[in-house]
Amino acid sequence: MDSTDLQRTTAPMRRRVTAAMVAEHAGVSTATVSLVANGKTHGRVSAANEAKVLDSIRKLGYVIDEIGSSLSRGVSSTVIMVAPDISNPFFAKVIAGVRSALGSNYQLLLSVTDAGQLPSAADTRRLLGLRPAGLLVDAPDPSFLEALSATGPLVLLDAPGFGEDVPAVNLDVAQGARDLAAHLAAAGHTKVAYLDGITGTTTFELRRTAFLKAATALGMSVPDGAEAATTIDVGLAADAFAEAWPEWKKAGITAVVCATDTHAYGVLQEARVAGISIPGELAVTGFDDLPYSANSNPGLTSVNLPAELLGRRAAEQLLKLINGEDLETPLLTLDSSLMVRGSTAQA
Amino acid sequence: MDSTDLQRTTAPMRRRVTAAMVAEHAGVSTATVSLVANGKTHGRVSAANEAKVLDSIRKLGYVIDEIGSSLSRGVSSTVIMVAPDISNPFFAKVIAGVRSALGSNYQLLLSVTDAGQLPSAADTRRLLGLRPAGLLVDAPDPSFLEALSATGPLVLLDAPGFGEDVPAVNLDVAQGARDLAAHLAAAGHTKVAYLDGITGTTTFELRRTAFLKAATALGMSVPDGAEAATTIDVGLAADAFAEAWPEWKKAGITAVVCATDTHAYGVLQEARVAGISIPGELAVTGFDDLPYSANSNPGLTSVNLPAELLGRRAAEQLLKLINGEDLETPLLTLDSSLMVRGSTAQA
DNA sequence: CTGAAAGCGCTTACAG
DNA sequence: CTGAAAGCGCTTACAG
Repeated sequence: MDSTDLQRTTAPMRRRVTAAMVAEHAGVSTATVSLVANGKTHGRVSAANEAKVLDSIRKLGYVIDEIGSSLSRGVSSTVIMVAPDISNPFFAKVIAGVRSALGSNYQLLLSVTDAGQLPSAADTRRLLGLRPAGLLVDAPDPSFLEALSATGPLVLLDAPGFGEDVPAVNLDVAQGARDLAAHLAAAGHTKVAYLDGITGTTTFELRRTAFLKAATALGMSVPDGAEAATTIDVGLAADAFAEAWPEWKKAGITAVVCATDTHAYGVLQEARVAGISIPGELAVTGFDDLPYSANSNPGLTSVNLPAELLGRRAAEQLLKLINGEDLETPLLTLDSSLMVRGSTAQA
Repeated sequence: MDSTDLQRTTAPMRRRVTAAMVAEHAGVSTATVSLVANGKTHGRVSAANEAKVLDSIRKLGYVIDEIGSSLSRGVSSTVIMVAPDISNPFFAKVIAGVRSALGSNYQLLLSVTDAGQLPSAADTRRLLGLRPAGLLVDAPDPSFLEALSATGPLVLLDAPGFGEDVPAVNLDVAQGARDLAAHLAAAGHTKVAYLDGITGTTTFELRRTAFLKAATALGMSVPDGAEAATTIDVGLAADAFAEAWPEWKKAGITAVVCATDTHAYGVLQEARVAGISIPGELAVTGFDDLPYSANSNPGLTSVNLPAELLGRRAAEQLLKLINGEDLETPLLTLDSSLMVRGSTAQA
């Protein structure tokens, strides 16, 4: 409703409104302006002065300068999130969760590396030069973490195996992997292939390990040579599958478990091209349960991971740390579940 | 290779290394440290002093403090990108392009609103409080733009109809829309429905207008009541289509043109549920050509928009503005093209 | 309750 | 080529 006001107050060539200008306008000191602007008036600013300052702030269109404020306070109000691959829709959901929990008091700065890459030491230093209020690191690399040690509030996401040292929100990928193995075993599969991701993040290792363990326990096996790995890319996954399939077929493979839905899309695509019947000749599964998995043909059986919740919980934990609170539960684990669809329907 | 070094220099409890500390270590003034750290030594710092400072910087692990630097320079090295919906894979690609052009000299701060929402005036002010080096605004709203007026380097993305006032990189959506209309006309369609997006961004208006115009010219029509609109969401699009289809069918509709691929996924999904044969009974098309459109079943005919390039070009233009250069071509337009797939195959 | 003043870390005329 | 000093805009003890 005040959009026309705003347009006027931010007319071209207008100089930035500073606390000093507000102070002069209100007839008080900049200290008082700061107190009022930050809502720290209780017992420190008279009601009369508060009203005057509030009025001046509105009239002049004053906004606290983040830079000056940050320098003075020693930290910025920026939360930096380090994520390995923003093009993965899974991360988009994680980020949405982070944003919703962070609200408008903190700015979210996304530090994204290229697919499959880890942030360099130089990148890290530069990030810390921004004096973030807190750090969120998704699917971290251990060496990267050491470089960040003791720099302030830090919460990891999807970082299994980092012990109790650092607060983290993890996904119980293992449960979903076990359900997946049980589902495939029940459908009569005995030889399965595994198409892995290769960002080198622990989550892929965990998915693979948990599945292989459960599969073995259920009498299934991944024969020698029935493993492949690509970055998270439909096309590359399709290529890898195309190359491997003749041999896999010979080895009696009847199911391909993919580390991500994106990999699985590649397999589905190539299978269609190659005339491989899904799920009749080959069952295909993924992890992540991306939105499109319900819409592929056939629908993709996938381990659902609660991406949005992951982001939300991590940001909530971080907010507590920033506020100096202790975390009752520094290590959170969120459930995963298996979504069964047409790509593994019983024959 | 220096990761172990880094770990040591960032050991717990270590105080931040300041330019003053470097100056003392090197036996020079902070002015000299600043010059060296910023690579502005030519003709201003002796080779001997430069070497000494460089050595001290390395030994102490000094990094310029962004906050102090920004306050002093009056601007930060942050580029803020305002985008309406990060969960749309299209934007993920745009962002990737921006990042690749920006390099490591500028931090990319994503300001994302919730799906279908525009940034509020308060959001805008807060953004400007960060003193960005430049602003990238994707699919802007005119009123939002006015609030930003004259605040520094600014480049719009996908902002048709803003005239010559502001530098922008646009997509020639109209060309793709015309190709699409021609394709449908050639396949014999005469009555088509239009499923629109409702973020209120001009790009959707343009897609719709361009298509309708070309369709009309080719003898096709969109009957009364054969238009619907939802936010960019598979489920909502599916619902809207489910509700509208009985009537559309009665009206003789044989094709649904969707404003985004995401909308089209919803139509495909609902069509499968409802047993509508695609493309036999109904042809379906989208805009964006998302990665999954090649993999849906049937494959989705879609107008390809060069998302990554859009981001890259916009960031390149912004960089020029930041460096005080003039833009030879303040208005860039990138080509679109039609990708024909199974969802519109000839009957 | 209030304001003068110091200080956050840097950059940049300015004088030498 | 070099350094002392002012200044960016804010916050926070501190003295009153």
